[in-house]
Amino acid sequence: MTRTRTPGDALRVAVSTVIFSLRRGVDGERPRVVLPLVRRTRDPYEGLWALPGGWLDEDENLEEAASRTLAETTTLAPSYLEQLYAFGDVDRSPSRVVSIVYWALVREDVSLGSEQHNVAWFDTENLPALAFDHAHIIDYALWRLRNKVGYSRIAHGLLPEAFTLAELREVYEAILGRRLDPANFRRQVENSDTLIPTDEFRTGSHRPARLYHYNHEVELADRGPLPQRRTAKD
Amino acid sequence: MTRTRTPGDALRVAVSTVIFSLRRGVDGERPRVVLPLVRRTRDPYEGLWALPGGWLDEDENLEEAASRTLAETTTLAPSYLEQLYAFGDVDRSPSRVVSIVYWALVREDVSLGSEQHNVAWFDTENLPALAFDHAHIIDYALWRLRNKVGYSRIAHGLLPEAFTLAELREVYEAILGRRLDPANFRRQVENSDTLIPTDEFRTGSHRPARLYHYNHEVELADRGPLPQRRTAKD
DNA sequence: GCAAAAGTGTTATTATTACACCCATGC
DNA sequence: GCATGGGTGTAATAATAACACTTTTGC
Repeated sequence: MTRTRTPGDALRVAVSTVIFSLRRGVDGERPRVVLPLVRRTRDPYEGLWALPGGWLDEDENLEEAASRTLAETTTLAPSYLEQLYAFGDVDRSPSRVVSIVYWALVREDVSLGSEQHNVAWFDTENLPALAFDHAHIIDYALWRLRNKVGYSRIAHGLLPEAFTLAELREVYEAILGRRLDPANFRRQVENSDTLIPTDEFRTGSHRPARLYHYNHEVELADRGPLPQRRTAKD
Repeated sequence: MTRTRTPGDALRVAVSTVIFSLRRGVDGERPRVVLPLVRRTRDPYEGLWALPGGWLDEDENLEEAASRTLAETTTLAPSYLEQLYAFGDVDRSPSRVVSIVYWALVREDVSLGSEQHNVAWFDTENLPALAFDHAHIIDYALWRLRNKVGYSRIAHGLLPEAFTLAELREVYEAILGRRLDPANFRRQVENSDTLIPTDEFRTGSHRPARLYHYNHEVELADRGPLPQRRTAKD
């Protein structure tokens, strides 16, 4: 009930987004989960890295604010966007800030097109020093991602339109941090009704691998009664 | 970017809580999932029922605000409390309000002690007309509850300290809305390491049923890297 | 004894896992 | 040919589900 600051500064609402994408090494290297961070140029935690985000606009929905954030840092539309959590501890920032955090997936094929000022992509297993409680937030987002990959088709959201089963498996392996049996993996996804085989093959290495499309009639994840908004290519 | 209202009124943060409990009929009736609602006595939606809640205090964490809300309506400490979602659509209220919504479980044995003014308990399958988007919020909370009951021991949070396997099964049945095989249910929970058998029996009807305690060393639900705060009897 | 819930046993079905093996290509 | 990843087959194991059956009480 104590009001010591001026009303306008008392409590502010920010929206941030943990944006996951994939970075493949040059040759046959395994893909890695990466995310973009923004270097802070202002007072609290200046110089440290932080999640992309901004203040919530008065005439803007939460998800719109997250999309805006995402477009400003990656110039992309996400293949998946979901609210992660609202962080609002009194001591998480010098001033009182409630942060509504979203997490998103963007497909790997185009994710490297945006190299803006003070924005860089980091391997999730090798993050720099982070501002505020953002290290904790990213931990939680990674936990959600790993969890969700086990019971939904979320991993498809990181791949381009056409992909091989090995590429899809490598996404699962990068997220889960362990190797999966190729034979069993194949059968699981083939029986899951989420893949549409094409007549094309990825050639170049050894035996050509069949390319698949994602079945867009199946949602990437069940969100229950929450409204499902449009995302890219879905 | 338009700022048409005064700063203090531009955007407010509220915290509401969907509080689930159990109500048993007089005789052998099956238990039902119930929740408390508050009748609105002020301008928007006056007279309609709404979720218990209030404005977020400047020096109060989100979860503390939810606990306060909960204590004010039920005079109880919850056995489980988790953030549900942040609702913040521009048009969800006449003025711009971002609501951080929690959901909670309170044990059935004591939940009916509080009959305050303008507060009443409703069967989740027979709700009255609700203010704002609260009907939608309750839908989502019920979906979460049903979901979580499938992969965690959350249902124990609705029962008193000692209970029979049939009582626990009835909780699952009330939440899931379908009957479960008593034999298979018994084996599942017995193998889950969450129950401690006692030497007491519930007598009165037919063959006496053994009473069990919840094993407090096992968390009701895995919340990942989110900080676990203390709840009642846990 | 009889009804009804407590509690045990058995079997069929399905999903998961491990791993042997064949296939098709680049070199 | 041969190395390598693509792709198929198979068997052991574990989880789920359906249901018959025995036990113990109140009446």
